[in-house]
Amino acid sequence: MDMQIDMAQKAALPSSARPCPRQGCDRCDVRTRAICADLSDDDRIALSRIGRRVTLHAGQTVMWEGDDSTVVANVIEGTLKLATSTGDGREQIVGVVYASDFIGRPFGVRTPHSVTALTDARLCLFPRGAFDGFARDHGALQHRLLQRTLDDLDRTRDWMLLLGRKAAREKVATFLLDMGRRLRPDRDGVIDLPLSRQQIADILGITIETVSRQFSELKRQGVIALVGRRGVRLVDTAMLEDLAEGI
Amino acid sequence: MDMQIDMAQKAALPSSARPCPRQGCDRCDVRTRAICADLSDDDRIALSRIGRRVTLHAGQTVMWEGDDSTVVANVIEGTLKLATSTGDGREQIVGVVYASDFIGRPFGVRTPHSVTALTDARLCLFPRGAFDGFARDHGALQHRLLQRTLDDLDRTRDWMLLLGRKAAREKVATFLLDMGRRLRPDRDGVIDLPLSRQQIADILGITIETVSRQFSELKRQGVIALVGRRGVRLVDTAMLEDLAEGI
DNA sequence: CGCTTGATTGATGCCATTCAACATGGGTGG
DNA sequence: CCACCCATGTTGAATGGCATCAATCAAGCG
Repeated sequence: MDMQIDMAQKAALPSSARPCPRQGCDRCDVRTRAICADLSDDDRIALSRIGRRVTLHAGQTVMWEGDDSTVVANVIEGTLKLATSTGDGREQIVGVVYASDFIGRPFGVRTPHSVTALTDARLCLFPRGAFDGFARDHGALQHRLLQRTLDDLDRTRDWMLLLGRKAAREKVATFLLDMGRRLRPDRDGVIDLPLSRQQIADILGITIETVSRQFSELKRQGVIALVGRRGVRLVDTAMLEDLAEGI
Repeated sequence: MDMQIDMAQKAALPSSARPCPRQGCDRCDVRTRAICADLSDDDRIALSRIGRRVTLHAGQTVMWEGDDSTVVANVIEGTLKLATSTGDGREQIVGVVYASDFIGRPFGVRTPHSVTALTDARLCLFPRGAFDGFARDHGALQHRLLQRTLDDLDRTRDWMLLLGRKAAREKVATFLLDMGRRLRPDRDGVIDLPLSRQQIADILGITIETVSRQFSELKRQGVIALVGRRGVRLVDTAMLEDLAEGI
């Protein structure tokens, strides 16, 4: 139930941090999808002056649940998890973010959940106060942020149905289909999961053993194939869809 | 598992709908807390021209999951639930909204979840297209909406921890404390729950029988007292806090 | 190689669900 | 007003799914 807490280290504004170079945004991989997409060139340059690039290693935690909200960021590359925990160490992953997603809590004093890198990652990091001020003055940015937050809320509420009402088999099937949609398989049709069994368990609200058993059972039925520790091939997606709905 | 579907009727833009009277906002109970709070008097009048008042009876459904998003609204009075369901009829309540809250999906084509009145309710209803247009032109409104959506997202994610990781006892204790904070007790300290056992079960992701058993057990321990069907008195909140954390 | 970490598999027990019977109480009509 | 009814809530007993505890297996690595 405990999550590699030993591995997690405070991302102490690492030495890899450097001011976002002025025309850096021109080459930014996510500039057309991130919340800064609708800004004019001048405004984007102004925003980039506030931020700086930060590199994270897998396992590093950028923000801690309950801490003061001091920074927000765009994810340029990599995958991160958002999580909350009970006092006695049970963890629930409340979101997984990918390139072009936005993290942190703007317009608020407290960080509501921890943010931890699942893979190595690169962020475009902003001090919250400066970002808030900029956002207030730029409707386009605020509108993008609103759109994204509304989408996040919809997805999060959908996930509540899974957590509250679905059985382990349905949870795992739903998860696999979700990953299949999000991650492109290689030429053999194998998806490389960015998550350990423990992390999958923490997303689905079950234990690591149950995840493993469900995987094995699905493999035995020929619905999926397991390739190494993190590889999965979805052999019978139609069957998987049925299982996800509890049929 | 089925939710009074017989009772639910389409709120067919009922005859009680009437244009929001021009200076109606001046007397509106929620004008200082709803998203229109920061608008100038002129802007608020302009917004009120778009909207109209609607009265709902308990059990009526205003929006259906998956339908086109055609309207949004402020809640003026009453309590409503947001819910999603699986194909086979299992329901999960994903949010409960109160006076001054905002409902519906602005800036999107699909309504992600159904909205149903738990008590009689009054809404200030806007056609989505007109509302979206107004919001785009009024940063203050959009900012308020963003703030509210961010808060909703925080609360929703917190609730995921309960759904995914808490045991039935902890869920019920957490729920009771939450209601205690939100609803003012009468002079005897009794809270009148706006929810049936089935609805409580649908919020917590458990069955109606489990809710009932947990209530009875808490009553037997002297932590709460039950008054009629919907009355609860929180006798020992400290104990309840411990139980909510799994101690 | 041993050691560590992550994943799988097995055995057991418990808690929540399920199925079922029963209680309560609010509302209605005779 | 009371008897009746139906929806809602409570309680009981049995089942089973998932968690827990624990052992084994499989990789990666110094």
